[in-house]
Amino acid sequence: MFFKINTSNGIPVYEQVARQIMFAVASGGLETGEMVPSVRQMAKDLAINPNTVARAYRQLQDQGVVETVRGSGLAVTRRAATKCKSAREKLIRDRIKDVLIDARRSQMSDQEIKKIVNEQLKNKNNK
Amino acid sequence: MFFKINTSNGIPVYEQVARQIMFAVASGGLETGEMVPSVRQMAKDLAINPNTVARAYRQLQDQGVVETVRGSGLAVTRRAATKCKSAREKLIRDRIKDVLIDARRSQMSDQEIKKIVNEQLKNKNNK
Amino acid sequence: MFFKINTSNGIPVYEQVARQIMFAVASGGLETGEMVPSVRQMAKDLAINPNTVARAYRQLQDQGVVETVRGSGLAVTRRAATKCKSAREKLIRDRIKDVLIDARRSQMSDQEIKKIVNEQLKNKNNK
Amino acid sequence: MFFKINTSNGIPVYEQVARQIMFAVASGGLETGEMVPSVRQMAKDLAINPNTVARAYRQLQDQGVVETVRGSGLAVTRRAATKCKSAREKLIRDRIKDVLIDARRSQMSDQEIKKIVNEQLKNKNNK
DNA sequence: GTGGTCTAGACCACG
DNA sequence: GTGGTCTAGACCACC
Repeated sequence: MFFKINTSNGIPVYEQVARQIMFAVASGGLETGEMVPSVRQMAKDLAINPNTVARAYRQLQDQGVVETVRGSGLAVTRRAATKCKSAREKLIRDRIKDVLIDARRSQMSDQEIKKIVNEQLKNKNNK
Repeated sequence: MFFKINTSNGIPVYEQVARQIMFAVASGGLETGEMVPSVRQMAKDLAINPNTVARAYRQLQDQGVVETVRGSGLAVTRRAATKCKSAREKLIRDRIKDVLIDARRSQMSDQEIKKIVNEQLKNKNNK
Repeated sequence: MFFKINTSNGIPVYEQVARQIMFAVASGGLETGEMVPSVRQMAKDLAINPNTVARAYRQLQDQGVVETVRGSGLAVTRRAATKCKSAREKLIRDRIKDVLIDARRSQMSDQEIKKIVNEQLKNKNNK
Repeated sequence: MFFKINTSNGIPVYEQVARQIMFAVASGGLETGEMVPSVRQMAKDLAINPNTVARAYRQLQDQGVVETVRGSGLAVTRRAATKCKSAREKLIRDRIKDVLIDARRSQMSDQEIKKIVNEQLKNKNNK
């Protein structure tokens, strides 16, 4: 798994960690029953504080994406894949919706909007 | 002018005030030379803290959207309309870019993305 | 409000704080729109770390019991009372259910069980 | 003996093992002098770590429920039956007490409490 | 003043 | 080794 943390985009680090786990589950990179990297390992890899990772994991646990296996770590739950896929799509869909609402509100035409979208889609370099 | 403040959507109140002023300028609701409502009046209308309004106005002043008119208040500058229009477009364009990057990063295909965009565009009810 | 923390009963402190807030809401001690004590104030009152209080409050926020009012604190939501009442009852009901199941499993008669319950109910001194 | 381990209900695995041995003794499933399954056998049966079984047995030994028989394993002591029965009852009684205290603390009336207890008692299906 | 985030380091129970 | 809890203290944005 390749995780990247951006400490200067306003999104809390723990949220980025949680999302990346969810996205990994959604896209099959992490399967049901598989263990997620340990708190300490993940903290080391990302060069962040273990508590921050723990917070992300706690959130995932609250959402039913992972569950503790006592003494051995956190495992992806059975219902995680479904949850993560829909969560991922909802996240993207809502943001698209919001920006389109604002675009309309500031009197951009649908044509202009589509043009911008297509421009950005062509930009394969968008990481 | 009809302004609405949402105190629980994460966007700072002062930012909401500033944006709504800018959008009003961009779409002709506020014209060059026109005075913006006084800090006190605006604070009263929106039932928010005058400091918050003052902060929004200060930001607009820094960006050259409004300027002080000695003894009477803040007026929309000559170059405001252009500024606001381009600011508005940049804001929209950047947000579209961001969400598309994230969509890609979460393994959505361009096709899926376009589908969502088109769905939302058809949704004329999006306020 | 009178809150008590028991640091040696195994229940996490943050959980105790969260429950006591919920119970206060459920029983009308905290009403819709009212602010809960600030993180720092609560931490001082209970002589615990502010982070621990913050964690309890975050949990309540996740559950929709309170919501942040930017810059001024946390307020009890509209739907909190209903939520808290049912959460409180479910919590008690589930625990009663669990213990009764175990009682039966260890071959106690219903009569014996009722006797114990009545004994404990008469014990008005049970704090 | 039919033991079941639930690794995700918060109760430590070793505690579950110990309790199930005690309940078996209390209800006659294991009689004085009888040998309990070996650590290895039990670990294999329950698919858990031998250390965990060893810990449960150690606890039972500390409580005088089982004792080592040189060269052959652990046997149920003479006083075990009495011990286990009273331990079982105390466990139940304490839990009932605790939940009733909490029920009162959350402002439930005695009437409400009794109603819930009676409901649960009628529920003969509670395993 | 408010909550939110993050770091650092300690201790615990569990396997 | 694992996660969970708690403390302590710092910094931030917001009102």
